[in-house]
Amino acid sequence: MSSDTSRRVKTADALHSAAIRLLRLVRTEDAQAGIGPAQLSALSVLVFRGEMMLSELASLEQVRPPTMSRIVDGLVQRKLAQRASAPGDRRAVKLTATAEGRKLLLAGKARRVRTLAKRMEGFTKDEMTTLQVAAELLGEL
Amino acid sequence: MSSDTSRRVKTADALHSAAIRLLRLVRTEDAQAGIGPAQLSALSVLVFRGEMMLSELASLEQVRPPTMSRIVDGLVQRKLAQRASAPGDRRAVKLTATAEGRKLLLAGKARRVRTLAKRMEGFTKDEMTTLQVAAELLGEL
DNA sequence: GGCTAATACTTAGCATAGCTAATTTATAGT
DNA sequence: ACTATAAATTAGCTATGCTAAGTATTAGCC
Repeated sequence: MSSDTSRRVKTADALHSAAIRLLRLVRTEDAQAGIGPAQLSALSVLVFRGEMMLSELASLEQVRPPTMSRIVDGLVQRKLAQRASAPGDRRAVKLTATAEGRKLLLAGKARRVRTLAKRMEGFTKDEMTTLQVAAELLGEL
Repeated sequence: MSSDTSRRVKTADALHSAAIRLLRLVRTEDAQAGIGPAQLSALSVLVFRGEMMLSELASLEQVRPPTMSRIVDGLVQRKLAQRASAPGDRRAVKLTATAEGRKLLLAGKARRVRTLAKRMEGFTKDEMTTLQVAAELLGEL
């Protein structure tokens, strides 16, 4: 095994642990949202990627269509998302976030990001630059 | 609002998104573990931090004691962890990962890390250095 | 020593979230 | 038109989250 590979594995391990810790830190804010993690995550995709079919959303969320069907039930009951029949295929369902859904989601995300930003107050400008570049690199994964 | 704060919020946002993407990427490997995410996560804490009381594990995992009690039921049934009465307090329960539990967990984590490392093959040495330093910084959160 | 209060965990019962299998409705291929 | 395929839902199971209530033990106090 090359030393490049060894280094990649070590860094991957450290990033993996860091990602778990980071999300654990901000997850505490989600209790205020009033909906479960699956609904919150699905709504997030609808808000940031826009309207889509149920099967596409299920695929992005790494769950099976029956699971997503029930998650969407919850979102629709709470008026956070809408079901509409897809144009051109009456079997399919087009999902859209409502204005209320967008509002709830953006507020929740802002709470998470603020919590994280507060934790980062001790970092220097150079450290912030490193983190910023790292975040961009990880965006290419 | 100072521009330092604004920068922190932007970077926090980018890191938050990156962490979500990263864990979504590696989560696909967990299906092979044969146990659910809550059991896997609890077992991970037992393996990496060592034996502890149920209430402590519940606190670390950000769930209530009744929830952890049932998660531990599952681990014990599968012989991945053991319950023992705590020395000096017969109300309390001391939890330990079994050898089998350690093995299952380490195999699962290795799969995750390998998957992530493979995705990082395109990065240059400099980029790897940035990521490595960033992971260390995030460890201080 | 013996009440009382607090603590650690479990049990009971509910909602949410994951799955597979089977059903319903609509589209596509020949 | 007939058959096969596809999209979503329904049914029913397990797992995972909660609160409220119960059980057993320990701690505090006089």
